[in-house]
Amino acid sequence: MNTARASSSAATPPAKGARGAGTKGVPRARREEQILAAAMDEFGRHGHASASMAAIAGRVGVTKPMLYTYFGSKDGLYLACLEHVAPRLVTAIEEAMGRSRGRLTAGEKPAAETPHRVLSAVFGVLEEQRGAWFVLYDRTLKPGTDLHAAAHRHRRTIDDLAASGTADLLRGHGNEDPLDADALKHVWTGTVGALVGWWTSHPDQSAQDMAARCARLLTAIRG
Amino acid sequence: MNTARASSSAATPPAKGARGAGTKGVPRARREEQILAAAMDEFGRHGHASASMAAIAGRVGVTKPMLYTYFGSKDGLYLACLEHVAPRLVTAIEEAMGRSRGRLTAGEKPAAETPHRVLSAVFGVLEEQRGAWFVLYDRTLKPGTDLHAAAHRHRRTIDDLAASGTADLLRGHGNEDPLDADALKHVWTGTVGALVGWWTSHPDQSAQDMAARCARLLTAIRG
DNA sequence: CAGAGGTAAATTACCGGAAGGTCATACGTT
DNA sequence: AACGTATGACCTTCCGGTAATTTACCTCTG
Repeated sequence: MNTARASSSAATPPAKGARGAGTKGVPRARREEQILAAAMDEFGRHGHASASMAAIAGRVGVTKPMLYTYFGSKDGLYLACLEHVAPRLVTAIEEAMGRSRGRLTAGEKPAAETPHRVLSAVFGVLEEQRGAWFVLYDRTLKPGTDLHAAAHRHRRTIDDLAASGTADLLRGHGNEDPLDADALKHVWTGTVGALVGWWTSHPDQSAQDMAARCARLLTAIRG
Repeated sequence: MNTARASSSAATPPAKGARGAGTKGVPRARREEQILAAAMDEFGRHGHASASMAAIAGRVGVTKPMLYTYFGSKDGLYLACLEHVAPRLVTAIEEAMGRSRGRLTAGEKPAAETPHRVLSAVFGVLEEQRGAWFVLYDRTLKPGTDLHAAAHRHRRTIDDLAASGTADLLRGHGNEDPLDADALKHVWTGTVGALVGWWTSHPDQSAQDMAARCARLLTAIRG
């Protein structure tokens, strides 16, 4: 460890007694992680527009220009958040759904435990970043902006997985209406969001707790 | 119609060629309705913080000071929105759930069609104000603010109704866990929000269309 | 091994624009 | 004349974004 001196303990916001300028450095890679984590939470809590760069910087214990030298702009930081969380969710969900198989063929019925497996996977990914879900699914992004398009692009793979699931479910009941499938997809992603939102306001709950809870809820709903 | 001259057709944003000052008056009550409608939509779409007073005013075809003379402040306008939509939703939902009966007694099982009836009621109320739901359920309100408290207060009756429904459902399956009931309540309100959100992006769908769709989806889920 | 210079990490101080909010004033009707 | 409807212009604050500068470490020379 060459940069030994940990003068700024990296999480203390003002580091008040600390040095004026240029206390010298936390290496870039580590700072970027810290900033991403803080940004994820702020963006997730308040939405893109309401989140403030200064607040994100302050939470890391750093000043605004740092964010700009590392991420270029507010949108750049938001985009970095998207690129960080989306692939992890995609991977986890694909694995939970058994990505080898494509859409179900005629007689095949969708596995009843798939929703629960997907939820467990999502909780696992979001355990330390519960706000991240709402970065991907930020209802307040203005349509027509680059960010809106980017968020949709990153959502897309996840939405497609959800769509295949809901389409299979509906087909199993003889319902081929594409609008129904789209609406149910929306309901599903909304449900995941609702669960993550509830989780956010119950910080003591672990991912396993949530998974177990969802198992109980699913049986009650289907019962 | 005494105010005949429709120089500002109420929906044209700038009314560019229009008159200088005092083009004459739409009576206060009617203006307040227009403003409330516009505010509901803007707040619902963008969230409280991101919505702009100027945009709301522009949509009505009026300038900012009008909003302030009629509603005092941005928060005042938001509050007026809450007070406008919350009671209507409460009334409709109470009726749909059969407000006469309290919680279910031991042997009684919750009516299977209740969710569908509630959804139909909600769609009916929101038909012309689809964004209104997200005024009540704005995730981006900062905790600790007056608005956050007010929104929760207005939500409360609705949430309590939802809670009684979910608690009954879970009790019917031998589940008495209060956290489970709370989480399921959250999931239910989240689901309603997801459906309203989908509806918002499919303006051609009527409330009846939505109700019918939900009936199909419910059978598929429970099947 | 000292110092010169390069470079990465970080800050202070500032700019321009957008948005909440206010004031004095202008119309039209009664 | 008086009142209700409405506006243009302005103030202040907050926030995204930038420029100039400072501090600390590393390395390359003599």
